Amino acid sequence: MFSVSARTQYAIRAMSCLAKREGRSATSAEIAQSESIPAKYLEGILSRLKASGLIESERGKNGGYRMAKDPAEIRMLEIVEAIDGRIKPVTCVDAPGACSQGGDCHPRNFWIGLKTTIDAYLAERTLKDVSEG
Amino acid sequence: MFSVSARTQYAIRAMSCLAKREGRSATSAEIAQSESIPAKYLEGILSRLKASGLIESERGKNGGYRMAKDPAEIRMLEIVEAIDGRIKPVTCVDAPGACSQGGDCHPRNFWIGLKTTIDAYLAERTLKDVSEG
DNA sequence: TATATTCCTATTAATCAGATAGGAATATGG
DNA sequence: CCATATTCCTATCTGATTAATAGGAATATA
Ligand code: FES
Ligand code: FES
Repeated sequence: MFSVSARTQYAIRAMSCLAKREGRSATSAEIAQSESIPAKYLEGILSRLKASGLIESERGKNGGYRMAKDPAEIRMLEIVEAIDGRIKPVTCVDAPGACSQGGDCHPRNFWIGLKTTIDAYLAERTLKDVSEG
Repeated sequence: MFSVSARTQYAIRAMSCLAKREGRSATSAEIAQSESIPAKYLEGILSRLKASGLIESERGKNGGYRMAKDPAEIRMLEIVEAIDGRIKPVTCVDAPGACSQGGDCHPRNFWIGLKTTIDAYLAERTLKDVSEG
């Protein structure tokens, strides 16, 4: 429970790898090799990171991926949400009044509090913090 | 990601149900019915809660389960760990030096920090807080 | 035009959570 | 001693989700 998907761990490694290049680009294959990530699987991950605006890409010969911003400006929460979407400990976090207790459901408030706590932790640390310390 | 297992949600409902009885006992079947939990599945959950000392049981006719302590003394973390074990965002939380970075691995420290944050949240709230407010 | 790349879609494989099944052990009351 | 109600134990099945693979279309370069 509360475990981090392989996808997200791969994504963080890939982002760290790009961060080291300081703007220079790397191909999907290079990242896959350097970080030991299944190559084709990684493509799907980079695609999500790009969709969220964290990285940019060029295709064709000499193409590749590169950071879209300074690693110090990228919050870990952004990476996590790019890959797995909003954190939802329980499905009813976005559904007030889902159970019999109506709007003021204590268990729901409890889980929302947890989500808020996790979000805060992830938002106050950046890729720079995590990849180099 | 970071989602709470159905088992743990069932466990919390079951504990709340027992908490309402203030020491009086209830059978597995009664709890299952009252909380809409698959009966046979619930048996396995109650068994883990008992193994962790959160509830007690008698078997045979007139048997059943009852709270082993005051709900105000039961931390939510205890319930979660009784069901799903220690929280481990990544497998290496208990394996220092698992990756190439050796003992001082920044990503690992990052995830351990998250674990600590989640643990703290869950430890500072009790069953009483969550079941009645 | 050959080649290297991203990008898109579909499929397969592996893993795990959720649920079910059957019955052994045990306690109670008649 | 027996019928019954319960916990308790172990095995299995199922479905959902994640992880991974496959194939090729689109695009850029030289
Ligand atoms: S709304 Fe989710 S438990 Fe009440
Ligand atoms: S020890 Fe887990 S990532 Fe380094």
